[in-house]
Amino acid sequence: MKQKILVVDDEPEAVELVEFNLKQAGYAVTTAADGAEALKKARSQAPDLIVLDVMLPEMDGFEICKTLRLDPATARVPILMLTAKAAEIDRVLGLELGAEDYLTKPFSPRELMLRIKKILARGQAVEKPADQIRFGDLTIDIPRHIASWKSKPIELTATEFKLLTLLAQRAGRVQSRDQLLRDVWEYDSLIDTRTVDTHMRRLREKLGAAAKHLDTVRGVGYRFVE
Amino acid sequence: MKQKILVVDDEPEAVELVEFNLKQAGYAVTTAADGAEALKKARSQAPDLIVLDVMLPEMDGFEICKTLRLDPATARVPILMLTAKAAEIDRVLGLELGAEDYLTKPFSPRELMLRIKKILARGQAVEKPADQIRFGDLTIDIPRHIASWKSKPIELTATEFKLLTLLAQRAGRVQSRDQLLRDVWEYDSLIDTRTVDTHMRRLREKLGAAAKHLDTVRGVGYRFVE
DNA sequence: CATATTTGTCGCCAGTTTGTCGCGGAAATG
DNA sequence: CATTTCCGCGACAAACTGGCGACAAATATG
Repeated sequence: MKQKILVVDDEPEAVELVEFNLKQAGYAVTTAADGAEALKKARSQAPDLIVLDVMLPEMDGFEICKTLRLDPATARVPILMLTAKAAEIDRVLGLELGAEDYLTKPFSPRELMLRIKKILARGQAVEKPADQIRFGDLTIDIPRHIASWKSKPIELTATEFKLLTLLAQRAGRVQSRDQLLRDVWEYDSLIDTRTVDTHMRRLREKLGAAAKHLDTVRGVGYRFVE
Repeated sequence: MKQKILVVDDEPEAVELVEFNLKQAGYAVTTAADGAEALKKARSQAPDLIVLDVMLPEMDGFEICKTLRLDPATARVPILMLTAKAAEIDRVLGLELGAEDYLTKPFSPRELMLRIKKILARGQAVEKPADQIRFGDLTIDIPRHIASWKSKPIELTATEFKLLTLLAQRAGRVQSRDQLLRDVWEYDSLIDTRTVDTHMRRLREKLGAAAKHLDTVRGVGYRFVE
């Protein structure tokens, strides 16, 4: 499977250059020209790496980087920053932004490719040790397949666990029934949308006190809160 | 405990500058002025990182790097290369030399520190898989190919042993049937997933009391617990 | 070559999980 | 306050899942 890379830059020629080289090297490439588009695509496409220019209209690269780090869905995606000034380096690599690496413009395509290869090679080996979501007393451990409330495990079936995980990963954002059917059940709505209700009910029963995190948004869908 | 860094450069002022900054940051520093000394100290001191200048008399940085990689005692130590020419980059980072990162001269001390910190932070995360696994009264000796319960050996076939080992190595994390087929049987699902069930059953029978470690996660796969 | 062991496959069964339906009540709407 | 829409709930049947025994093919062993 090809690894996906999201390239964010507002200059079309720059994007084209990078995109060409990446595709040549066998990566799947998506592009975005501004902050809003970048955030949207980062969430929806789950890229393996983001190449991010600092100089952007409206929302700059620093802002985007910070926002990506806040969202659990994108917090762990490595970011390679393209920056103009050497003076910005320590902000970029430091704790505040936590980019994986950076390059100062102008850079050679060859160098870009090497850095990207290096970062992705790393990702393969290390894997993510922190596939764990915590909200107050509720913990969801994805690789262990265990959800717990105040460190007491909650018995959940496979579907219930998946549903909870998905909602928690997209905490705050409302998920429509159709969306949940697509993402949890994985095939397109051969299933009744009322089914989601039933599963939400069962999930709430089993969660007990933790069910307060599961919010119904009338006429729209469900949402994980707090 | 302080982390040890070996700095290799033949120019005394350069060494001094780097050494000062590193000590300031709390690292233990050793230095070497030529290739022979560098190799000797790399072996005897087991540093956590080597900062290596390319331009050296007699044996150049590339040679040193290659030699370090060949010796199992030093093969895994990350190397940060200091190079003069951007054109050398791909040799440095590529497979031939496999340096962890590089900097082109002249560089700012601040940038050097940041890159070093980044590399060392990474190293913390990796751990080598043990060749003996123990969980309570259950011991698995991988090189000897012996599993035992209360120091009494358990007769296991090759497949059973491999299956047990794999689950134990990934203790806690649920492994899907497909995953187990890929990793234990090693070729992609020419085999029925039900086969895994059967082997789990046989493994459980033979393990007796120790079978309590083998957990079924309905709808997902199997898991080694405790 | 004969025999024993290991390994993959199949079908059955019990228990659990899951999807559907209809009802009733709560929330929005006017 | 009447009406409509939408969600929670209980019940139930269908589908699925994993454990098991049996068997045959493959492999090892004497």
